[in-house]
Amino acid sequence: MNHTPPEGFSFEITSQASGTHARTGLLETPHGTIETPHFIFCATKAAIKGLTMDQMRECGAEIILANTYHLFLNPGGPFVERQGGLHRMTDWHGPVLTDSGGFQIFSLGNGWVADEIKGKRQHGTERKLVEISEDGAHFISYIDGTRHYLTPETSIQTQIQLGADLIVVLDECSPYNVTRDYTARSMELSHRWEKRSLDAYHAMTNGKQVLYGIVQGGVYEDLRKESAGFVNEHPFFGQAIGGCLGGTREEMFEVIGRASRPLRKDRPTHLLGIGGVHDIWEGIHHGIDTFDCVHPTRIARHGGALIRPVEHGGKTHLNLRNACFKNDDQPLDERLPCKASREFSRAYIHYLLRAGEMLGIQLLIQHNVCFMMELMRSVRSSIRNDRIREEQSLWI
RNA sequence: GUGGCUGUAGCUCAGUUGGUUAGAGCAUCGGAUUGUGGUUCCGAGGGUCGCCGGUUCAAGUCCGGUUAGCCACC
Repeated sequence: MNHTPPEGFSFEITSQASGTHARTGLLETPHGTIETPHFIFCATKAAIKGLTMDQMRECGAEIILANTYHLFLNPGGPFVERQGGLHRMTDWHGPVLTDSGGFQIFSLGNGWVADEIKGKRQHGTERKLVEISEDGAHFISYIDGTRHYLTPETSIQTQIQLGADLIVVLDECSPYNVTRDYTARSMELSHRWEKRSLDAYHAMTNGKQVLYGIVQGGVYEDLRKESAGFVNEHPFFGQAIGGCLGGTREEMFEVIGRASRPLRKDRPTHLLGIGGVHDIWEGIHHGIDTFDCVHPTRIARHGGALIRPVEHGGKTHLNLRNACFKNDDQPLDERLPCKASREFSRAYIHYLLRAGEMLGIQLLIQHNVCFMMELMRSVRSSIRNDRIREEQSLWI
């Protein structure tokens, strides 16, 4: 089924590399057009941790992501709506994607985050924070213990209240250590939820956003094919690869292949939650147009500066807290355009981190944002010039 | 001079009526982090228990001496 997007939205493929599915494109939204492949930075709670949106723009960021689950709990969709929507509230006037909250159903329901709570609050509080039924997911708020209910309809409603340009269906993400049967049932539930998400979208949208479907099916080739078929046949603007991607990087690449191969090629394809340098060079071959990941900003908060692995024996980042940087007067990377990368010594950043000064983390976040944008520029030009291998060898 | 208190990891301290290989936090060194719960999680190194002697099968722990610091009194 084809989908005529509202005014201001389009996706156009502008070049195609040979012998691979890698392509460049233009993803148009009413808040701006981004060149793809592109990386989306995570402003989960409607803020990039540590930076203003002006600083994000200075570092070259063009699109950000916010999370429905977190904003649903606090401060709530109606609050953001009263603030004039995410764009006005955050002073980010470029494109915004919101994730649906599906991953939180997975992570909160499987003790991934619950373990952290356990660690923080001693023991005895290991109750499940999420219970899933056909209709939706019951949550116990991690913030204050109050009960909440998220359904495909309330997720879409919330995303429309938030005012994102690109919104995503609510899905259920199955864990790794489950049977094929479990994964199949979970996928079928996701498909029913996706249909309800589409209905809710058509009933509620004000024409200011477009909807992405999600491919589920875990690591199983036949389920991925079935799920891709489902997404292909429904009138989504874009499509995202979600669900369990396996246990190792090698398996993840295989699963991305299984999920992307049967997908139609005329829609923008997003890979949810993945964003390492190796992953991006691999992902583009499968026709991935957009990536999002907390890694660049999270690793910065722990003292990590992204680097080109090929120049550092395969390491993907430097831990600036390490003692070897105490007297290292080099900048992080002189080739990058931002001041954080070229005007401050590693020794100074090392000192700031050790001294507990938040500027150290802020500089690292800026550097990592610049680094990712430089990487994506390199990726795009390599596809356009049809010399991916050569360009890739400068990175990994 | 007399009396009291204290002395255990780089720092601040736990250590039961004597009982395995003396612990913690911080600090140090390193690792992790992929649809974000914001100084997180994991691991490692590091001690002649001030010093000497005694009692005991066994002493960080009990006894004597000694030394250093602090406090009080003469």
